[in-house]
Amino acid sequence: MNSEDTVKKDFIRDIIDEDLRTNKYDGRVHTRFPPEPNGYLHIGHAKSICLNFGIAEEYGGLCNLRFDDTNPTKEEEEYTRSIIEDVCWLGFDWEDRLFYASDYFDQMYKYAIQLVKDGKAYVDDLSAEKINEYRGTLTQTGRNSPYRDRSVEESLNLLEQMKAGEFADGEKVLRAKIDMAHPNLNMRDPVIYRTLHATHHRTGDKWCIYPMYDWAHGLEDSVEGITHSICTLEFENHRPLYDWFLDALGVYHPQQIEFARLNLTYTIMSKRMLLELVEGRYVNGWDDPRLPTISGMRRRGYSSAAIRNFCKRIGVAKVNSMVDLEFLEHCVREDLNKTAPRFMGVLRPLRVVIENYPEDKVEEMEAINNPEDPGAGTRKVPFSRVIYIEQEDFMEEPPKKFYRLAPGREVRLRYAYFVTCKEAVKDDGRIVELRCTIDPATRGGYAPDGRKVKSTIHWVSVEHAIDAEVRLYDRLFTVNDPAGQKNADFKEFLNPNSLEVLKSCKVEPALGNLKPFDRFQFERLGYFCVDPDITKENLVINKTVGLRDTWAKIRKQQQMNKLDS
RNA sequence: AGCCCUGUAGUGUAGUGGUUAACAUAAGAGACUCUGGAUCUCUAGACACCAGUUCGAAUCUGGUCGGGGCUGCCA
Repeated sequence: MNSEDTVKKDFIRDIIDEDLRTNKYDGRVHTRFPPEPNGYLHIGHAKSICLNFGIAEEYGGLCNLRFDDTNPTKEEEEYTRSIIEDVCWLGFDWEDRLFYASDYFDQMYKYAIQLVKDGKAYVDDLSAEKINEYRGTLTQTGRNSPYRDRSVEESLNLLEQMKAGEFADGEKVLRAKIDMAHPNLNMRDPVIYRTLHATHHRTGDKWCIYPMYDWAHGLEDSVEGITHSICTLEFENHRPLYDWFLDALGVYHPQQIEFARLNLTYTIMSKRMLLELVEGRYVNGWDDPRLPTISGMRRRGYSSAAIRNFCKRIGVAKVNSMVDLEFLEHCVREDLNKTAPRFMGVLRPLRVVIENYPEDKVEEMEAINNPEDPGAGTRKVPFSRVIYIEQEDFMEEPPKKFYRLAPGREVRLRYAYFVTCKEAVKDDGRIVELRCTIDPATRGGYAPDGRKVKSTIHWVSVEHAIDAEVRLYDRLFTVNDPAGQKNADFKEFLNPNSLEVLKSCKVEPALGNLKPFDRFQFERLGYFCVDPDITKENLVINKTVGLRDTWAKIRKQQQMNKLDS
């Protein structure tokens, strides 16, 4: 229950504990979250954000937000904006420490000159293809570039000309002079600067050379005095380089620690693939509620508390793993159960006439707003002679274990009366209306004679109902690992039924007071929230996640058994 | 193939030489209930394998097997 407050130890926190014990960084803990502004943040980033900001919080340290904007061809202002919004919404605060890698471009250039002067870097004239060729392969050592041994003066000169824009894109690069025979490919004279005449969203046309990740990242960490530079596993093989640059420069040296990125079933976590879905209009923008983006989940109705709790509970380790989407949904339900006010809404309406209830009578039934939170109080729900109930709450020929309404059967209308079905009115074989009676003695939902009823169903008064459009979402993909399917495009596994729009839903009048992003529960159905597409005339509601549905499970089992026999 | 990382219930994590190997979730059974929700109880379920060290190994050593990553002027 207090899963939210317990600080769970993991291998990263163990390292920090040890560093604190040995006073490695004078007792400081300083992390950073370094997104590249080339897409929207997703739940995988949330894991990293919670890790970095969480650790800083726990240890009384600091966490910076830093945009790793070293590649102007892919980065945009719009992404920066969204990232700031998302980190904020998740509930983290970088105070005055919002940085950009581009803030350090001058410093990085000076460091590069230092490296050249020390004979540890050189300008290479080889083409990209040639550099590739010279690099060797996994099993074969590389060969030195013919330009590797040119003089420091010449490299210095060339570097200056590169910076001045005197070379075309791709014509020259600055490379570190390490070891072309190194078993780690990353150490075979990696590129430090590439020539690139592109307009940067912050520095404009000031630069026509841009630093490579390996060169830039450690320097950014170093300049900011980061103690623990936490990144994902794919940078493991880059750590020797991270260390080499910092050592070669003789500057402050944070330590890089790698952890396994998050994978979630039935979705994708790759920015490239997300971009493809957005640009190809397979979804409706970065904040489509079916996407695992922070903005998508926010629009879907997920709370930041639920996401934070999820990130805490999945832990952090070095093995690649796949977390069940159900676990995320569990965390969402757990939070919403405690916080979401309840309402009644009918998604697929079935008209019910209560024959023994007066035509013009309206009663205000008292309903509890949230049984999990007594402080949430109560509200009045209007009841009248004609109401809607859910189509699936009635069956003419109920199978075993179906407890809801059926001909001759009595159930409870939540917070109202016991109701008995007298007749199902059909039109062309389709049930269009139910004729029922209530027991006036059961007003409020209790029988004075103590008799029990097998189930309680929700309802909405026809006269008072508000029309609503409800958008139902299912998993975006039909397979649990769409990105990992061999020889297939992930888009082939898109679930064609991931979005279902219900136009004629009927909801209780209190819903009219809600604002976009307000979260609530439709009793017996699930958690929902108001979509920002809402207008004065059109109430638009998103389904966040359904309630646990025992009946659906029974039904499925019954159908399986039927197939077996 | 070379280098690096990594193997604990279905899933995600804990366990750091002595524990009935823990927790969460999922699964199954039951209790309770004006949400077939929530809550509660119970059940089943794991140390990849083989040697070695040791009185004693999930934990240390060696090997085998499995999984992941690396050959962008992306990050």
